[in-house]
Amino acid sequence: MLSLTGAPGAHARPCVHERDHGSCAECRVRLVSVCAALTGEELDELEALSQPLHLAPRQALFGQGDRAGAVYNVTEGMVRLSRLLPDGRRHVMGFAMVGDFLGLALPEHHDVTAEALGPTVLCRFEKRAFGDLVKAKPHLLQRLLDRAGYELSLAHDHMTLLSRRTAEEKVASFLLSLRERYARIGQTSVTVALPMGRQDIADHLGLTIETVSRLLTRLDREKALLIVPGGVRLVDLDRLRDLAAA
Amino acid sequence: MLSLTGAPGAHARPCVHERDHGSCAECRVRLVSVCAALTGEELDELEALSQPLHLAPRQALFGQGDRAGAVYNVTEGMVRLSRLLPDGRRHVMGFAMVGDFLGLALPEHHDVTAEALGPTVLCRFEKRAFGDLVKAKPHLLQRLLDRAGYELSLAHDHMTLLSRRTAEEKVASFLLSLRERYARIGQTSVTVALPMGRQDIADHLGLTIETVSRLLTRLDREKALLIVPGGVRLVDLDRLRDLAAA
DNA sequence: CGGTTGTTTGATACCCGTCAAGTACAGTGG
DNA sequence: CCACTGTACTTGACGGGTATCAAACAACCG
Repeated sequence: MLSLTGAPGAHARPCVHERDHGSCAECRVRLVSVCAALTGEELDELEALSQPLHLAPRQALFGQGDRAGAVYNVTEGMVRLSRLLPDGRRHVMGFAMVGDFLGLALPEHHDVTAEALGPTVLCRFEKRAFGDLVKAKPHLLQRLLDRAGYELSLAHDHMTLLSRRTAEEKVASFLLSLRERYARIGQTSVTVALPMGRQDIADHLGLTIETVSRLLTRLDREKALLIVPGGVRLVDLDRLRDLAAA
Repeated sequence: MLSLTGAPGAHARPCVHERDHGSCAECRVRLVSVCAALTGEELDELEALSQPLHLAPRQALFGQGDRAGAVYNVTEGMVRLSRLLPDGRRHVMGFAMVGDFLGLALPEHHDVTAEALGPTVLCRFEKRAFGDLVKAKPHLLQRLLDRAGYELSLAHDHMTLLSRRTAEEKVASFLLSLRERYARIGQTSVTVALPMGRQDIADHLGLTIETVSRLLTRLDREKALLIVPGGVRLVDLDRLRDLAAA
């Protein structure tokens, strides 16, 4: 769903290519992404496969059921991952942010729909070529497995969140985990951007939009947070942690 | 948390070893498990690493926070995977059944507690040795990644289930998915064994034990299923599928 | 038999989903 | 500058589903 296994392995090399999206070596998300597994030369190989991809707000990257022709690395913006249920309801599986990898397990068909929430930039890797590279580099494969394990643990965390009793716990927990994810990519501010809408949050937490709105308003009134344009400012972290009960 | 990627690749070879748990080659769960990635000779290598492990009902395999010293393959019985939340509540992440693999991502520490529900038998692989084998066999690594992808999709399914509105949908959906998993390991009967208790089911679905009990009783009264000792018989599958709304 | 554990059943309270209306804001065009 | 429109969000009233509290029942084992 998301990801940030960030295990350094630095390698500060100047960019030797002239590509509109800069080189992998100087990529700002490299160290928190799968690519951290690669050394200098290997990065060049990877870079040769990468294609920059810009998405406008609300633009779809791929849809549930589509053949998976590529894998992606988010370098800017945020992507919403959702599923449409047979009865018309929607479930938002998660939000992929900077550094997150899409198509981890190289599935035949995507089981979710991916859509940009705001202006978003991704690194696109043709599946075939990426698969070949993976085959040739077992440590990259190992890295993918690590990341899969990480995403699995995130999925478990979210399952736990969903099974929580009250809506307040869910909302507080969601905001805190989002903040934590921002922190891992360098955004340590207590102001958490919410590029997704209330409906998205509701569908993510298994609540209704009204409940989400009400709770945010309540938390604002109680001065646990402050609703600001485009996000929230987590004023009283301890209070929120209390409410999240985790 | 479970798994059944069952992709054949047969290799019917007679057992040449004298071990109390039989050889990997004739293992009944091999084809549905990670081991299906291996050929005859490689199976021998794997077999040399495996240790049979018998658990009594309610016996713990490992606990949340323990150092992960090994990985396991369930060959008989069922294992409950749960987490204890800070506030004392418990969340049952899932149930590992025959063919399922524990410790997939080779984590440093287990993030869940694993306990046998009934008499259970597992194949134990020392983590170090297993890790070495994996390093030497990229296609086994690939297989692990496939399986991780599968478990991720199961986790997503369960997230979807948890975010469903009514308790009835959850229970019906749970029973159907359990039946499906039994089917993949050869148990195609409409009678679904429930080695776990009502409380386990409740903690798995984010409900209370009373609600689970009440709903099972109701579904029984409505003749959608029949409660039998140790499980349920799914009498009216269509009805249940209707209720599960999926 | 009595003790323990697990399950079922009942009565009540309350959280949250539903339905409905109102507000805020951006964009568009006059 | 101001209506008009659409979208997103907020707020209110109400009812239903589920949690909670409580107790009875069943199964098992000493």
